[in-house]
Amino acid sequence: MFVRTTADRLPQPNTLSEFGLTSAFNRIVGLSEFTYRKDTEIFGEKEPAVYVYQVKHGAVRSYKLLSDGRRQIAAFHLVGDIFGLENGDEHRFTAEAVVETVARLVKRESLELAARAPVISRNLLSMTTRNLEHAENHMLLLGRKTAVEKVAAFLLEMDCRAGADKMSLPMSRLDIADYLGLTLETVSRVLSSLRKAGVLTFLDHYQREIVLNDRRRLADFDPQGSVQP
Amino acid sequence: MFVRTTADRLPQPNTLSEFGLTSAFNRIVGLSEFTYRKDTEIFGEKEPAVYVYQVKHGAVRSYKLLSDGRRQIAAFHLVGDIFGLENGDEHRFTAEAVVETVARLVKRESLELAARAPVISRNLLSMTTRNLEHAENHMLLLGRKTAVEKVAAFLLEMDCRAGADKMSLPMSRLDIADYLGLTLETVSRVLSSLRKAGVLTFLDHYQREIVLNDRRRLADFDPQGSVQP
DNA sequence: CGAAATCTTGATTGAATTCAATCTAAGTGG
DNA sequence: CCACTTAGATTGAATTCAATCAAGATTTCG
Repeated sequence: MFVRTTADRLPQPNTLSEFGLTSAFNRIVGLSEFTYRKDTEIFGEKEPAVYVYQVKHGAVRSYKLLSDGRRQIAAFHLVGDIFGLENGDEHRFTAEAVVETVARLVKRESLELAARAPVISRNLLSMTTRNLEHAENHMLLLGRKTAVEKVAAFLLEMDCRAGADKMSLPMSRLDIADYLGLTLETVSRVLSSLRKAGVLTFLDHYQREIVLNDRRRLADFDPQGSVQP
Repeated sequence: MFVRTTADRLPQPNTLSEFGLTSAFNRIVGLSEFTYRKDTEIFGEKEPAVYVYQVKHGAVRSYKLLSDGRRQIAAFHLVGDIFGLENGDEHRFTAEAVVETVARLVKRESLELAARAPVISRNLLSMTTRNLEHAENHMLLLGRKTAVEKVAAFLLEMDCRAGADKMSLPMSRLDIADYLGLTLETVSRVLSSLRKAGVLTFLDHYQREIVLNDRRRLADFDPQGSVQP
């Protein structure tokens, strides 16, 4: 198997000044910062995991492929999110920039050294646990929710993470579809029907700027979990 | 919200002799052993996580429910498997005995004390990572595989874990369906077609004893992941 | 400008669900 | 022991939700 190394496609550091600001710290933990153009790979599945990443600007998708090209996006990483953190030696996903993206890089080995400190070690565990929780909820969505419920859940998730009134979806309909286990046509139809129902409003043509007019009604489309067995 | 405590439905300890064997160790880590009858709850979603469990005999299902009763089984726990391990205070799944099941119980707090040791701490992380990996692969299955591919993947997973030539599926068709995001009828149809195709043979009426005649051909039904993006 | 990219919308198809009937094995109780 | 019920599974027919196929619209880009 041919495995590209991450170094092969590391872009240029952003600015010297940015390095200058924190150069002392950088030398210790191996911190640096890089820009990835839209749709470029940050790391590939099965590649050795050399760095851990944090999104500074932009958005990233992590996905797995089947041999015939079917794709399942496991997560979108937005500003502030950490991704590419592995316990083993290999990345278990491919990560790509959804739009032009700036990421902080930290050498994995420096993190592993730091993990001797119980505080760091506990943080590593709780980060992994958060990823696990997300995956668990996503299994429920993928296995048991309808198209409308999936899209509603997606919008609420994004809205929740955006914080602001207006929410921008940096990813394409195809990305959304591959995240929700649908086709892009179905995603488009559901979004259209939600717009017609007055639940949301598109602000631009490619309709990646969205205003939720009625979170309450949207939430009605997404059946919450139940505690009673 | 009404939350039952685990203590409410703790069954009797199995035998005094079993306790006698390891009583010194038991007192330290709070180890004990219990039997759960078929289809009884071991712990419920959102309940405080007091114990961590290991299957000694039998099988367990972990699942989430939607408010209208749709169920997604996230994992089956077979002999040797550890389940109910939480980082936070609450269980994120309901766990039930698939068949009569004996489980070892360890107090969570004793585990947390032990986690001060780096070895234990690292084990905790790698256990969580294994769960995460399983969930990630299952997302791909749920979101992007067809019915035949799902059932094939399930059989291969069970076969791999069983080790032996003959494999016994302790869970019902409904359990399998809720694990794969299908209906029980679809699972039944696919299994029938695989039997007719000669890939497997049922040994009993309820067809939970299965022999895989042709792992190779079964694997052809399950498209493996691809590394190339 | 023409070409490519992205999205929407319509028509049709199809895979899996739903509904329904049947089968076998395993209780259950008189 | 045997009729009767129940549980689990299979199978067939009908239905449906989402996928597929196809066309067209708007924007972006070379």
